[in-house]
Amino acid sequence: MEDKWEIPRVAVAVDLVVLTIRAARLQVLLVERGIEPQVGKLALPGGFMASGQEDLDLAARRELQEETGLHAAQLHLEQLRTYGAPDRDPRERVITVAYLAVLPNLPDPVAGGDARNARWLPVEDLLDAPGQLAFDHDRILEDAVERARTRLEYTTLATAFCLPEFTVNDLRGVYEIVWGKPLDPRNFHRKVTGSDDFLVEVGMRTNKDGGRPAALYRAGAAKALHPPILRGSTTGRGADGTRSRA
Amino acid sequence: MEDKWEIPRVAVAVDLVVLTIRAARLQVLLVERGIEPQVGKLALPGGFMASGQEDLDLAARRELQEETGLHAAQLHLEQLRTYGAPDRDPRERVITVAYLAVLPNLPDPVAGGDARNARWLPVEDLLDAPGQLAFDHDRILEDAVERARTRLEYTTLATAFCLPEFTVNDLRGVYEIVWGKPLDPRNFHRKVTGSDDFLVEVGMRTNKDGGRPAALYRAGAAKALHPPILRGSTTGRGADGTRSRA
DNA sequence: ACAAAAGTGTTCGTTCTACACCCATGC
DNA sequence: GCATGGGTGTAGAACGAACACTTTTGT
Repeated sequence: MEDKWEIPRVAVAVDLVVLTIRAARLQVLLVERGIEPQVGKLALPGGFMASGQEDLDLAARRELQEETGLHAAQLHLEQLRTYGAPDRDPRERVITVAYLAVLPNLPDPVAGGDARNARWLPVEDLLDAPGQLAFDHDRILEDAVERARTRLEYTTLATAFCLPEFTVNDLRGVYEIVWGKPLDPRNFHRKVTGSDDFLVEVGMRTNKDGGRPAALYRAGAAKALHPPILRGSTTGRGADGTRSRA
Repeated sequence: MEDKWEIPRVAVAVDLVVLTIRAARLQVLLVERGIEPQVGKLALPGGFMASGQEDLDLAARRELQEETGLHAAQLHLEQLRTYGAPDRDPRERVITVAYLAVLPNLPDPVAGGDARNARWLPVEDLLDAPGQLAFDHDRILEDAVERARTRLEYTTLATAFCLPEFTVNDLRGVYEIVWGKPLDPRNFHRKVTGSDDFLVEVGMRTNKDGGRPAALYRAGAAKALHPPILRGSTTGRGADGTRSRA
């Protein structure tokens, strides 16, 4: 290591990719930039590390709260990776630590704080037509979505998209929407209910989806899934399934 | 985002977990600290970002070169994660971006640069008895080893531990040593030779291991493995296998 | 001839897939 | 009754683990 006096200090930012499912689509929380550079452009919520004594994860939680009015309760938050290309911010050298956050579809949580201009946009629209986001946020979003997709395979992340109580149908919806492909409802049901500590039955039923009432579940204690639920699974609803009769 | 004038600037370091296999053990490259704090303690090689215009990945490559005399040629290097606990360096706020590097067992590469005091130590010894490393490097090492272990399952990382030409036996050695458990040689052979673009036969044979000469391979173009080679695989050499006759 | 390692074949059990089929409810 | 979704059963395919067996070298 070099001597301390020569060390360049740089600004460290924290950016958040906040994902949820609204209107049956995977959506990401974006803000309209209010200051230069790139005023008016859409960007991931985030900001610079506040004090010199703030932990990175804490900074991420604080930014989320400040910019979106969302509280930390029951929120999945994990570090994604750090982006440090020298020219990623035209002002000066900025290194950003990106986080992935996952929320259930709350009624309309984006209200308090600096959230005046925060909005949800479908991920698909942004990835299909890059260039809408400021800085390298297209790239960060892409990495985050890919991370979320693999996390569904190997961890219980899917429950973070759900309200505290949910049905197997809700959970399958998460997988189908995030992966963008249909799954066999029957095999899916067996897999998730058979996976140890993934789901715990709450004892009640709901008929919100019509048909026979479905059991309600909460997220269990398991964080990892063994065996995993792989994307290469069931191609879709079979001939027996109802929807393919079109 | 806040205004630029209030932003605290912090020192950004890059630390490297350089892994290789020597003497049939997974070993990590460490340096003895020459300056305060924690002089004399072992630490991961690394240092502060040099100029304000250096890409993170480049900084990692430069540090590796400077501290160990290793060249970038044929080296696996990937970002691990960023560690930002406020008290991780007693001097001041330091954020470190950790990288995982994997090398083949070169004759004795640690020579040039500031490498006077660089040395290889078995990972197992360090993880079994924590506290030997400076700062939070125990934790970083642990994360890096876990990352390497899962990378073997889903990617072709294992070839990065091998010299340019290697046998299936060499490759199996990598898996057995990194995972710390024996694998069935016959099933392993079938798996890796059957995986598309994982290995390309070089056309020559070697008898360095005795017995029937083994085919030599180079790393193929594939980066990901489908299907993966899972750790939950074969428990070990069966009754028919030669080694279990003890 | 024998040991030792490379490499192939085969069997058996588990898991995944694609369905058929029954269950419980609203209309 | 009939439509709708919830949930179980099951046959066949695919895959992995275990291991017998053949091949090719060195001594």
